[in-house]
Amino acid sequence: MSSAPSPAPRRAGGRTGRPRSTEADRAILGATREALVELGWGKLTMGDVAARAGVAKTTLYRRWAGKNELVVDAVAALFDEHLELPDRGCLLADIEGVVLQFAALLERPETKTALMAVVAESTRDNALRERIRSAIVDRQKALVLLGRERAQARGELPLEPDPAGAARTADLIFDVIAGAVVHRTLVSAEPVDAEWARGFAALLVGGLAAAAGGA
Amino acid sequence: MSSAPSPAPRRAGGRTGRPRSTEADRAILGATREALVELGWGKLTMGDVAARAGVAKTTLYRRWAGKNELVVDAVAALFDEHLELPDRGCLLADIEGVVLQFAALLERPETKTALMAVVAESTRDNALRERIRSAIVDRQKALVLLGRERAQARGELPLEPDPAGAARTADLIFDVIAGAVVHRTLVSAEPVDAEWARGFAALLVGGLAAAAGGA
Amino acid sequence: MSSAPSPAPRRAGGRTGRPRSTEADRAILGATREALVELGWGKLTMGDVAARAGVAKTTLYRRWAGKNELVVDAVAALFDEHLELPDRGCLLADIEGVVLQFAALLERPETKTALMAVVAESTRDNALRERIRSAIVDRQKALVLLGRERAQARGELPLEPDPAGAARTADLIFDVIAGAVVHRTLVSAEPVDAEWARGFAALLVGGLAAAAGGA
Amino acid sequence: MSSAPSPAPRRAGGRTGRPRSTEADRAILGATREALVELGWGKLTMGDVAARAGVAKTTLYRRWAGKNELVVDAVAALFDEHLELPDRGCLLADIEGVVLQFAALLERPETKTALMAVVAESTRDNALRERIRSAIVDRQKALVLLGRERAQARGELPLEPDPAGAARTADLIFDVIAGAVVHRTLVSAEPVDAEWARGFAALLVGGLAAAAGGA
DNA sequence: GTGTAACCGAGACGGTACGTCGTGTCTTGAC
DNA sequence: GTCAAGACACGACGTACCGTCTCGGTTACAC
Repeated sequence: MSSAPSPAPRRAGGRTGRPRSTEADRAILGATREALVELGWGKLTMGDVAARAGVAKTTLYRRWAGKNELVVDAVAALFDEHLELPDRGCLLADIEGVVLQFAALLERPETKTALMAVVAESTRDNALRERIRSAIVDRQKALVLLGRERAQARGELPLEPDPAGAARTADLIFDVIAGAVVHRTLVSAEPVDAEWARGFAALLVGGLAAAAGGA
Repeated sequence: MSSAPSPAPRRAGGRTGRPRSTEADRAILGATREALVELGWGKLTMGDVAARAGVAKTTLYRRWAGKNELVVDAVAALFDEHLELPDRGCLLADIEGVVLQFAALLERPETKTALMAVVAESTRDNALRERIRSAIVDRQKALVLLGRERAQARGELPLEPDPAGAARTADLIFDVIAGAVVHRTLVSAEPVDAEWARGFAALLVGGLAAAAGGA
Repeated sequence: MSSAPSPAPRRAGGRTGRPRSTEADRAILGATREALVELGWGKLTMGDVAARAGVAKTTLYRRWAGKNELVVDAVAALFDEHLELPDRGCLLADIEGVVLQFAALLERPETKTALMAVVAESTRDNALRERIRSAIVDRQKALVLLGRERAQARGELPLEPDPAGAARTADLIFDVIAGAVVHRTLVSAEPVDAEWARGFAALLVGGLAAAAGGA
Repeated sequence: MSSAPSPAPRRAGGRTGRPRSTEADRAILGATREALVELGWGKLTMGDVAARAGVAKTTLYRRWAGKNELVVDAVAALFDEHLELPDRGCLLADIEGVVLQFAALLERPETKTALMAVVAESTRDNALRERIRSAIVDRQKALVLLGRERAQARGELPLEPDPAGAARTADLIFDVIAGAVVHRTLVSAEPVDAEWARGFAALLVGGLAAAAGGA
């Protein structure tokens, strides 16, 4: 499921010439994460990343259009590696698990400083927003969707006949889960520990049950 | 409830010298909001703000340490002016109201582009985080606390005897509400309309009721 | 012979009001010389002079139009105090004396750094040039004229009947003496010691004698 | 005899990277002279020079440490181009020639405003003094030395057996010639015309002859 | 004695230039 | 065609001085 290491437009038609160094790709993304940890989004510079990676600036710009795109790819790799949904047997436990997993990712210094920054930039750059969505957000949402399927298979949640309504509900739940974790971590700047996760999961499952019962 | 127009450290003990121009304060904050709308956080520059305000750059730096601090104060004024909680009669309606109000604020272009950017910066700057908290976040949280008090007065929510537990719950609810609205607006980039607000409020009230009943 | 301590336009017609502090005048000129010694012309600032003098910047600008005028007056005071021509008995010794006296003044750090700087500025500012001429140059030239008179009285130099020719000759001799000392001190950056002064005086007296004899 | 166009420290050992633009060198020095003529030393700014040269400020600072160094090199080029000593047949005429040539250079507006300014700065900056000496002063002094050699070859001046004494004498003559011309031009602010040059040359040759005869 | 007008300190003000840094492009020669 | 190196045009940074302008307060002379 890991994305291609080199994201930018590859050779179009031509086939000749020296091929791109895949070593450089890895070194650049690693250097980017390292720089994010040490400097944070605001102080990270392309020149510094290039120097850390032992690479010329030209090599960066050949692959990524700018700092935003580079950072999105660099943190996306982390979401790739660290997000999965082990089956914990019931909806409550699955939500707790996904919440703790999101939180663990957001607590990492590179993610913490980068994620909201690129989201902020994306409010004025649709291409960037799409890149974030496909590289990061959709991966998170997939977990939520998977969790719902499992809960429906277990009979904990009703099957929704209307596909549009089902999508709306899934979006709502996703925004609630991801939003709560992000807000807790970055805005309130307090830890998402097991206790908080338990309380949050209970609240959400309670709400879902009420909605199901009321319907 | 409007915050003092001049945010930075004022003269300590001395009384001499030409006093700071309050006109400049207003012009600068106004110019900052205008520049946020036109240029967005990323392209906003101190020099441009100064020029718009008809003010020298030094006048900005005399009052604010940098772009982050300036922008926090500029958007904080909006939260000051536009957040209140009209009593709509029941908890569900109050939540819907507060959600729509948060969302209206976040949809404004100046808020949209600025808020997550300063939050991102605040992950590496504790002074900035405190400034955001006191200037923006606490104002939001006050609404949530007020809403709970009203619901308790109406008997919709039980009084919590343990003050620590009450604070934890309030924090949880606040992160859920604010987080969901922020995530919907900025990350998912989809509108918070009446329908979404209704669905979200229903989910949350259901969860709260379940928690109250289960206890 | 000491010039008025306060050089700038005094009250025109009015007579009332608080009189200017003569203490401030002295403090400012002293501070200027001190700053010239410590910082040199290039790094000297009006604000720094004001601070050293324990005076507001306004007080400086009430008296002097700018850095150039202030510095000219500050160093002019030194020329006032330290230039005189003791009668050494013969033209050769008088020239040696005046050379050593000029040199001693130019070796002072405040004079060294300031004099050529204001001369350079004066190439584009006629008012400044006039100020330099009357405050500094004319005082030097007076010594040369006095020396010639004495030499003529002693019979070492012939009386020149044509006043225009006399003025031309005096100007030439003045430029030769002052120029040689200035160039030696500031451009060649080597000391004007007794030996150099003797050699120079001998050269000049030889030239004058040849001119007198040839005529 | 023309100096290298690029004055600042060149790359040490490395050979890679884009080479510095020699076109930029020329454009910058030309723009500097132009700015000196139009604005004078005091109003000349690095930014303005860069703009005139169609070059970024960083390109200036890559080559020169500051305004002083840049201006020295810019005017040094003029001394390079315009100083030579045509053989006029006798010492008197040679001195007249060199005086008029020095004067013509000093009358140029760029030289007039710049030369004393950098000399003034050099009183506090030894590196700058050395730069001035090697780029400007030594070129002038070479003419004086050449003139003496010719005069000695012609038998107008005696050969001096003691090399130290010869050097002292040459320095003295150089300071007298250059100093007199500079003082006449910049301090007295009067023209060095043919008549003045004749009078000065006569005075100096008379002095030299007297010294030679007296010895 | 009481105006009152010019002075004084402090320090904020609109400007201009500074010298540095980051961006994204380009130009080398090597591979 | 890619690579490392590094120069390039551009533009923002945050600072330092400039010379001016308020402030509140203080003299000293004229009434």
